[in-house]
Amino acid sequence: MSFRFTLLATDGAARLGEFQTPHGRVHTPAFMPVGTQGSVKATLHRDVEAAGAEIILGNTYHLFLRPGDELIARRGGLHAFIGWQRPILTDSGGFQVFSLSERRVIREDGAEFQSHIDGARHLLTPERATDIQARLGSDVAMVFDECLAYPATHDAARASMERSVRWARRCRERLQTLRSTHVPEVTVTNPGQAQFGIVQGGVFQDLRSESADATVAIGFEGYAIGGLAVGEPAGQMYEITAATVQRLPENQPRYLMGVGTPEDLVESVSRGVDMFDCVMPTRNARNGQLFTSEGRVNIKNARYAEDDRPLDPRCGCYTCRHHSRAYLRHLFMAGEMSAAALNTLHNLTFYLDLMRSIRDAIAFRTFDNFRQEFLRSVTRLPLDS
RNA sequence: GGGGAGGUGGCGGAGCGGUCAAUCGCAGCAGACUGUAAAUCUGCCGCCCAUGUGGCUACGGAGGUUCGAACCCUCCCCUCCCCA
Repeated sequence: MSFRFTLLATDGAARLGEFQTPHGRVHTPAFMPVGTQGSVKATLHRDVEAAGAEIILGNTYHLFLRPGDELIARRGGLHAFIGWQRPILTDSGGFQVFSLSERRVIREDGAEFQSHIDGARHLLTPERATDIQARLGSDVAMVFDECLAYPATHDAARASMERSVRWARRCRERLQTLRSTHVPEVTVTNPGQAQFGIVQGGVFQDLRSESADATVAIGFEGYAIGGLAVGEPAGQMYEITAATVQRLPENQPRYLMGVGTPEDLVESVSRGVDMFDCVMPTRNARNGQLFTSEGRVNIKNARYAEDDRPLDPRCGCYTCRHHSRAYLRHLFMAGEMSAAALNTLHNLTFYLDLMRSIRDAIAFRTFDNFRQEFLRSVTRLPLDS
């Protein structure tokens, strides 16, 4: 098995580590830029890599619909197809159970989606999601789960969580089958692919605990915490994360799915999380919101119209080295594509620099100091309230 | 000189007797965005009080008809098109 996680150091609950995949190593705590359709939007792989990304995300649902996982398998898998040779993690489509809730019906065997592209109906099951990811050949595949909407009753959260556990078991069994026997219709393009389980349970600690125990009992190469950051208060998210992490194996990576804001990352690392992904740096960049060492900047604001300063004087990214706030605002207001490109490059750099600083702080065992200082700098300006 | 069309909020452009401070688009101002249906979405957008079933001034200008006019009539001013 090619996937291996190594815990290198700890500082409080924060962990410094790394994991090995068939496509290379990833240092943790890690932030994984989201490249849903095989591309981190508004960027080139070259720049994503240069910004410090060691792993990116792809999405089972989107790539299955277009261009199709079999087409990608015929190209040699997702890495070869998109020309990214570093690690890739694929989400299973579980999040689309949540985000496409109006276009989908959940049944015990899986979820039937109505394609957002052409309206055609497709059934995604644990087995199919596993097969698709096997064809894509990502380095880490996620189990197909149900990301429950918030708020939900305890009963609904339990039913959903228990189904996610049953689905996780089916995903694992399918992967074991693909690993041990030749399945003619499934071209496995990355034999060293790892698979992560996902803890669910809404905002209920008892359900989270049950889910964690059941998922760990199935046995995966890593464990994710899913179904958070869907509308619950941040404090509640941190509590659930902290409690859930304690039930996960120490020698395996923990991945908090879909999180989050810069503060979320720092707070979650301090509670023992190793991996993150979030559309926030990329999506918000395209929408004009930029993360800086002095808080968030909405580059659309009129007050930047004649601001000749760099976006973030403490940032070394291409955008900050070459352009003024005034120019970035102009590009955005004019609808130039370069605005999305420059903004995305900056936000990704900010996030990846933050992760590097976090790792350094853990290595030097000064993480709590770093955290306090970071949160203070962040609350100085209207960042997130 | 003759004939025709028209002048509405920053721009374009609806409205053609009351329910119009005036549809809509753009521009502008602000906000949101957390495993991407997102280069998206939401709010505001005459002036003032700035909370509302508030107050004020408004649809080229000046008069007039009417209980009531952006919408009808008269005159004036100004654009654009066609023919000379």
